[in-house]
Amino acid sequence: MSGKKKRQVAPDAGLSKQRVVMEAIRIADREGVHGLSMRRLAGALGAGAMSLYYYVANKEELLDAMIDIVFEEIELPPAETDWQSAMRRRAASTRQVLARHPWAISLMESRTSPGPANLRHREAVTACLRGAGFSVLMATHANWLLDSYVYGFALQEASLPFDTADELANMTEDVYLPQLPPDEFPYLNESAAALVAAGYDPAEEFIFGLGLILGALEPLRASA
Amino acid sequence: MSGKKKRQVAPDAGLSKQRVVMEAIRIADREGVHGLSMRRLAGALGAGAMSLYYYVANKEELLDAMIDIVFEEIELPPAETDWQSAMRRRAASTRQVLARHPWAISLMESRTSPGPANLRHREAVTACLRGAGFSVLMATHANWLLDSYVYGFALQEASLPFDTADELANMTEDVYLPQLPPDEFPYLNESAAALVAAGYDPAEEFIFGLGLILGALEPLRASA
DNA sequence: TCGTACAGTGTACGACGTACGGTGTACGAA
DNA sequence: TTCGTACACCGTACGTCGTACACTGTACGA
Repeated sequence: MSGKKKRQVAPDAGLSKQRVVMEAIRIADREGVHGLSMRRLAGALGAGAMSLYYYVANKEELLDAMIDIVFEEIELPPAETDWQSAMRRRAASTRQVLARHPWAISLMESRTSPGPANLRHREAVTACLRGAGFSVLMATHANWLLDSYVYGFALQEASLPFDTADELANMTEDVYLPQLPPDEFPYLNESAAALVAAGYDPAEEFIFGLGLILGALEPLRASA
Repeated sequence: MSGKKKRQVAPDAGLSKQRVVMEAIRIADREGVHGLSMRRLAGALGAGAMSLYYYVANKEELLDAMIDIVFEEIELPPAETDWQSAMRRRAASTRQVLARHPWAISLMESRTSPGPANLRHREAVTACLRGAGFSVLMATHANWLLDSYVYGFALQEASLPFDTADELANMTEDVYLPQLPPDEFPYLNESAAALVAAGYDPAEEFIFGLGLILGALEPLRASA
């Protein structure tokens, strides 16, 4: 199946699976998965819609390929540091990448079989944990726990309607609070007020939960 | 706007927003959001497609309404127990409900404004945490952390291609392992083997991570 | 010169969301 | 009894979607 002979062509002329998937990601980043249609994608590549089907079997396969490219962007846990720093690095990278491609999160639910980049990532993380002294069972637990946190955080962050602290303050005062009668929602009012007063940084919030989880995992490894 | 006079009708004749949304959920549960179209929904209700637009402005609003019904199904943290038990109860309920309606998770990403049931849930959780002695700031942290974990877990669980332990064993042996050359993925092979040997229960996995998080949060409250 | 594989296309079909302009029925007022 | 109005609902039509199918031109090995 592999080892196709390629005719020599100008390096960026013509289509390729790579180019198709990349452009698809660019469109999805700009307008969401909803804005990604085969015709639009083909148009952006200067091709006819049906040409795409030479490179992908169908749209599902295109989406799978897009997801896997996203996973390729995620930094693997570096080998030269302690396990906590390594986990911090890869978790932060995951959050960043998923924030850049929010559509990827909602796609994950429906795509059941992990792509190669996904597998490589899992392998590297598991290796790091096992190397740090976690048992097979405990490494599995840690994997689930950490991934749940990172994906869940990304999911929540993606559904936030604002990107900056200013926008947050505006949104909270103009849209959010009017929906929250203080007698019915005293605690949400309290915390909304505190958020507006103190400012709010998702990155900090992320670090907090991550640190707490890592700290709680630490005593569960059998330090060699 | 409110206070419409309803003509008296046989109680289950004719449509209603309630009936429309409920049937939509039933279809989505059975066949995923992908299988939910206005025409199919109308057909299932014995109505014409355009009739639905009397009750919902458009499909987006329908999806919003569906999500909020899902949130209504989630148990609020009970008031009469300690905060950890309360959080366990509502987290377990959330996981169950999201497992019952997997489509809801992928919808959450794109729906930016929380519905009333969602708000009531947040209020109750925040009240519980504040009552347990967490500061405003710490309650916010705990909220993000717990929700991230629960949603992320549900997201991962939804993308598992199996429902029972037997299916897991079969899937792992027949589909998963053949994709994993042992020299390239030694650790994933190791953990896959361990999983098949020991059996695997998502509910247990969920409890583990949740317990770890709750335990780590415990010392962060100012016990009154 | 020719057969074959590659790379890409045009047309067409059924399904989708929904704008628009209906229709019948029940009710309050006259 | 009549009639205007609001309600609940629907048929048709438009543009867009994914993609099956049959097609074309080009480059290469023989």
